[in-house]
Amino acid sequence: MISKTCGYAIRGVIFLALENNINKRIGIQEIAEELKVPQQFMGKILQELVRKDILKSTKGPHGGFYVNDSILDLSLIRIVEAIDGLGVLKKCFLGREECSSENPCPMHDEFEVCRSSIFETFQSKNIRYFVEHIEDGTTFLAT
Amino acid sequence: MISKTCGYAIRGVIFLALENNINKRIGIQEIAEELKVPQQFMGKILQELVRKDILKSTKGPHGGFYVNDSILDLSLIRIVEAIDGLGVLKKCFLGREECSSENPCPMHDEFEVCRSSIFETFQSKNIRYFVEHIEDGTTFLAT
DNA sequence: AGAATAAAAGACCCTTATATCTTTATATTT
DNA sequence: AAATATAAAGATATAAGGGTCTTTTATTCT
Ligand code: FES
Ligand code: FES
Repeated sequence: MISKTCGYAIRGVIFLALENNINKRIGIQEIAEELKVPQQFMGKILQELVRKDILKSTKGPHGGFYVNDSILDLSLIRIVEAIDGLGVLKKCFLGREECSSENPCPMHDEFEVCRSSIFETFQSKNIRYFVEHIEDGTTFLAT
Repeated sequence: MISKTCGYAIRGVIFLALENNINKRIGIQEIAEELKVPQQFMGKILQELVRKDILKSTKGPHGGFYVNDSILDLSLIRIVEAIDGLGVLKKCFLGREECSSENPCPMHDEFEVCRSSIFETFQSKNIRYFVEHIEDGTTFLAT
């Protein structure tokens, strides 16, 4: 559905939003350890998000990645867009060249329900929503 | 969700199972043209399905791939199992090592609904079901 | 039997996803 | 100013997925 890279990105952003205590930077090492993801690979992904203006970072001692408060209002779809592109949510389930309701494949109707509910969540829920669920212990970022 | 390869496999099997095709050999060239998929690649996939006893084939003139009536009772999950393995339907949406309801990631609950509905369809619907929908023109195999 | 046909089989290639390593630039501390 | 710590940037590595090509084998037709 979405790439593994994109899943890492989403978890990374939520993690940073969670720890967001006024300009607190978090090193890539800590992030990777907390989320149980490959450190260097996570570094590259977060760099990409910095380039796309979703995160900030500073070099040097006590440097690291961070976000400002506005991150809480960001909808998840922006992260998917930055990493995978929106096309990832428009592909035919059975690998046909096109996906359309006018010329649906055998799985289209069923898949469309799932896909649009996921899309709707990505679009309507912001980072704040996910942060709250982590904070009250109903969901978790690491396995 | 499932691989492109697996989508091709499903479409190939349904194509071979269409009423007027049962017990008739169909060359890989015709199959590939009808479904608009790469011929040689489709050949490899169908060969794999022959090895897994889902299809039959014969070489030589008028040879090709074919199925017998029993294919109509096969549930789609068997094809997914043969090509991708059942694990493909158990991965965490956000790329964590494990997916579980006890320790759910932020997208787990929502994704679980989708995934289990897809899984349920794969398991409960047989090829006959899909063939009927193709035959009455409500769904289509090729774009 | 020999020629023609068509899939099987396996080697090979390209692209993308995933991951790591090395070098460079920058900020902080001394 | 020099040393040090740390992330950025970019090159490289690895694996998997997706796809092509060539040779072999089996079947049918003449
Ligand atoms: S046509 Fe296949 S999922 Fe839409
Ligand atoms: S834990 Fe992420 S989808 Fe189940």
